[in-house]
Amino acid sequence: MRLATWNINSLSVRLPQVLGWLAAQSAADVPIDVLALQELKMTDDKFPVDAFAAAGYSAQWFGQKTYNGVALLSRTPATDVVKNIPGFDDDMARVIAGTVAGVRVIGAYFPNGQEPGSDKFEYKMEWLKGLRQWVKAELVEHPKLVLMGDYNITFDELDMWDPVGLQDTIHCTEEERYHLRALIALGLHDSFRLFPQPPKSFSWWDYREFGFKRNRGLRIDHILISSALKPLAQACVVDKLPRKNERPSDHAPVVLTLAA
DNA sequence: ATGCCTCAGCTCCTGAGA
Repeated sequence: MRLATWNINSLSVRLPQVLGWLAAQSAADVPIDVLALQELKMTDDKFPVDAFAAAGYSAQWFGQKTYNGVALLSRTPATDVVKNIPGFDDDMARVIAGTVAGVRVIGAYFPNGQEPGSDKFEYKMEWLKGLRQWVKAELVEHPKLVLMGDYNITFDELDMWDPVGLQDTIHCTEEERYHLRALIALGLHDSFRLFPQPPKSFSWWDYREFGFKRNRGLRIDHILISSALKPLAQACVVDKLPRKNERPSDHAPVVLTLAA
C-alpha cells in the first residue's frame, strides 16, 4: 500500500500534474493507493471529481473559496469521512479523514502561522491543540492510523536549509515543535526518519530566489504513522520530480510504502 | 526591502503563503 501527501497550491492549476504524476506511478508499477491533497483553493462545486474517477480514483473533498481546501483520493472508496476537527470550530477547510482498506487516514493542511506572536500564530497553536485531542481519540478507535499533510512545522535543524539563519522563525519555533512532538508522544512516528535519507532533504522550496535550484527548502510535509503501522513501513521518500515541472507547486509529494 | 514568486479574485493591485 502506498500513501502520499502533496500540497498542490491550487488544484485548478495543478490538476494535469496530479493526474500525470498518478499515471506515472501506476506506469512504473508503484501505484499510489491514497493521496492527500492540500490547498485546493476552490469551492466544492469546482472539484474535478470526474477527472479523478476516469483516472481510477474515488475522491472525498472539502474546499472553500480562494484558500485552503483538502481532498483524499483513493483507489477504493474511503468510508467514515470526517471534515475538519470535530469539536473545534473552524472557518477554514483544513482536514479530511477517511478509512481506506482498514487504515484510518487523516489528511491535513496545518495553519501557516505567519509570524510568532501574531493572531495567526495563536490560531495555529489552538488548532494544533484541537487536532491533538481529536487524534488521541481516533487512535483509540483506529490503531492503524496515518496522519499526513502539510504540517508547516519542521522537526529540527535537519529539516532546515539554514538552521542558524532560520532559528526561531515561522515553522521552526520551539512552540510549534512542542506541538509536533506532542503528536509524536501520542504514539505516532515520523515515517521519513525511519529510513536513511539524503542530507538536506526538504519538501518545500520558496518560489523566489531559485529556492529549489539552490536547495533552500524546509521539510514541512510529513507522514506520521501509528505504532501498529510502524512495522509495516518499507520506505518513505520525497519525490522531487514534480518540483521540476513547468509551473510546479512549491511543495513536492511525500510517499510512504507500507507492506501489503 | 514591508522585496524577491505564485495564486485567487469584488483582478491591473492586494492578501496570503512559507
